[in-house]
Amino acid sequence: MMTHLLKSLVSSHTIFIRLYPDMFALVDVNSFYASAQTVFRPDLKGKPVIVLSNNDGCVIARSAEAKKLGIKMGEPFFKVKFFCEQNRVTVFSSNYALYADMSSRVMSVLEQNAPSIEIYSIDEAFLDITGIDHYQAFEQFGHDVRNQVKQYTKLTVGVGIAPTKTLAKLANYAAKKWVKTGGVVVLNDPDRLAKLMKITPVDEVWGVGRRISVHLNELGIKTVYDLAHADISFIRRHFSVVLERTVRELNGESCLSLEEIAPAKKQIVVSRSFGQKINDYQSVKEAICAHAERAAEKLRSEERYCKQVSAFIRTSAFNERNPYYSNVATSSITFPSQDTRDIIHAATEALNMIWREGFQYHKAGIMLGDFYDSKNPQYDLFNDYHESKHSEPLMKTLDLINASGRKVWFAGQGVKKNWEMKRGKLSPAYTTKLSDIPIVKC
DNA sequence: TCTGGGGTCCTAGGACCC
DNA sequence: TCTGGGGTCCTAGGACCC
Repeated sequence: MMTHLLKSLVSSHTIFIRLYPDMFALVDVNSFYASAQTVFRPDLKGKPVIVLSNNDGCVIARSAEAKKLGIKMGEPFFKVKFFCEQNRVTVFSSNYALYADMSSRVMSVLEQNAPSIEIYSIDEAFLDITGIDHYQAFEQFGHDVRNQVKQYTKLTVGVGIAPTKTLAKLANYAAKKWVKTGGVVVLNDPDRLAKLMKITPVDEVWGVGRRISVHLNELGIKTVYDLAHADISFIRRHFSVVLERTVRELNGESCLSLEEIAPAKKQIVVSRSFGQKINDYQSVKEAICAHAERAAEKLRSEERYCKQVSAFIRTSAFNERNPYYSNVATSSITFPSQDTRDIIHAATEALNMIWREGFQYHKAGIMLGDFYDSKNPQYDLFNDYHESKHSEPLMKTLDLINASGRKVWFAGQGVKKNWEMKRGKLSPAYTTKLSDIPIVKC
């Protein structure tokens, strides 16, 4: 009773003296993948660096210097390869073991600085910092976090602070865009906010992508300011509730709350482009098996069981000389399972439904869906349930062995693996593989 | 020669039911 | 001369995010 009373007193008091009830900080790492590489290669500091997607396909991260050279995000690497050689750009294949580890180091620093955080992606997190200004100014808080992350990881972050998530994103954009902000922008002053909105194009807003921004531009809504002041029912009618929410958020009405606990996944996807075009069934089947294994592993780590397994295969959409084919099929498992053998079996069945000879395949993948909680799978009333007694311990052992660094795999994925992706410029796993740990010579 | 991978949410439309 | 309406569920497709 007492605490309840106290809370209501505090909150009514807070609302009375404050313009906004909530405060969010969005912290993200500048050029994350490229920066993670240069941390371990100090010789590359101040030089252009890019990181490529799987298969060395596209450019997915660029250091500030590489951006200055005009290399675009998402550009196919073969188009800029020559340019990179000419301009001494250092190129890395993506190294997810390294990024995941660096990410967890950054996140643990953030966790120590805020009462609750939502890890939004590998390189960014929302922090709930409501009321933190009782102790220190928001601006100062931002700089402290920035310095700490720098000290512990050598990575530079940008900090955007505002009363809604969408505005925090906008603040973060401003912190990145203008160097003189020192990497921290707080948007709790209406005049400053309006000024920023007027000079920022509408497509920089979180939730406004390519299509919607074209549509908005046609309607004369060009800046963030225009969108924030658009008629809300008009937006709802012509777009959707999603954009309506965005407009409300831009006006300081918090519609998106902090999701501290990641919601359970509804789908697990594992897919890869092949290192080269594939036209034989055996190789595609091997790839499907390997993806199924990986998906089953992910499923177990989520502690879930699934009943639906889909497989898809497709040829390249860019190649106009060869005929295009893309298809997907779903196969069901009778009882919810997390056993790799069941999932490989269903995946192969699905593949057989869509397999066509004579195409130059470019990519294959598998999707798991229809999840059940491992504790209470839905048994079928009219069938006997025969779970292999050995399934769980077997899978547990499998995962343990594979986590130890030694690898055990199912024969289905083959040995030759001519479908495997290209990673020609892979850096060492500096922080996660014993043999790759940097040695400092004194 | 060479163009990533993994997710979510919303909406419209069809099937079906009463 | 007349041909309902309301609801749910599912799926495909489109949009967005990093």
